[in-house]
Amino acid sequence: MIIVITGPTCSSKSKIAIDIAKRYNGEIVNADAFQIYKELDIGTAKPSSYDYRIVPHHLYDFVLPNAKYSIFNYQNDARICISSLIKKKKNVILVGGSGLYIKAAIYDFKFNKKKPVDLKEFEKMDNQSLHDALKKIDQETANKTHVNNRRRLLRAIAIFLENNETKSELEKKQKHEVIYKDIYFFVVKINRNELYKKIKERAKKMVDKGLVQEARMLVKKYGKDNNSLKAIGYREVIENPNLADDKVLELIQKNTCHYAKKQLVFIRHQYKNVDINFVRDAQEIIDFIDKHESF
RNA sequence: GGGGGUAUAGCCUAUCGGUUAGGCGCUUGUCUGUAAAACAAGUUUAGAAUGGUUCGACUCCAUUUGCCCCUA
Repeated sequence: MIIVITGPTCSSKSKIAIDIAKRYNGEIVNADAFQIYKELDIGTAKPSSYDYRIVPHHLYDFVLPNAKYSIFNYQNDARICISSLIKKKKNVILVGGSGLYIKAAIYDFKFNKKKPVDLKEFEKMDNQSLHDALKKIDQETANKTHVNNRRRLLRAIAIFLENNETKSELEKKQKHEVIYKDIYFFVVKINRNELYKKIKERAKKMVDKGLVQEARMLVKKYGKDNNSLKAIGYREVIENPNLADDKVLELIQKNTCHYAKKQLVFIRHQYKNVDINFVRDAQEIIDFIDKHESF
């Protein structure tokens, strides 16, 4: 079986996952967009080396900070990983807070092959012209995409140029359903104020442990134009090189709370055609699964 | 003690003798190759206090209070 555990950042997902893995002969697969990176140790709240020894963890700490890694790579890696665990008769515990990554892993998302295309002409356009250009290519996607969202407009145009198939056509070929049958989906529920408090405490601990130094070291080693360094905790340090540590901490705390809030929105609306079960701790997951597996 | 400046929403910053202030925050939402990303919608009827000038004052004047700067 596959057990998905998601929820906002700092809601003890990783800890719960370990308990569940131990209980059900499972192994843990990461669904977090930044815990995949090596060397981003303090700011991403990765499991500890002790955790790794208790239960096998997959797709953590394996991508170089200067590598390009996208949802496409993740989907491949996650699917391969899940299949091999199923073959080994292991239960899969998919844990993480990156909603899109979870969707790509368990839904029938399909990505076409990416080919080099020339977007220079489009990149020069203003937002309105870009939106008009997409309208000519893919009316449906244009209607769904806000004029100001250049990134999405450009990507939708690129999708068409790459394979001569529009984004809306590509999506119509999908059923938008979960591809695994034996799956449980849990969201860790936590009171919002309590969560914000925990986030602030954790951020403080991270800065005390040397997050600022780690961020500066990574910039020096790899340059600042890497996706990995857009992570909260690193971005704030890099964008404000002259800011005092306590001000940087405040920024990190604020942005992490924002992030948690956005995750909650994603959870509320984006997981279609699955039963979402809200739980507070590992025990509630165990109770739920035991009840359902006994039939 | 003397002189000067300042007071605008939870915070920061404008403007103006008569009209919707803006940003941050907060709330809600969109989401298929940067997703800890990108983008959108909503939100508090603010003018330190008192008095005056005026048809009309957040804006001009006076006093008081708080804060900041200079000075013996």
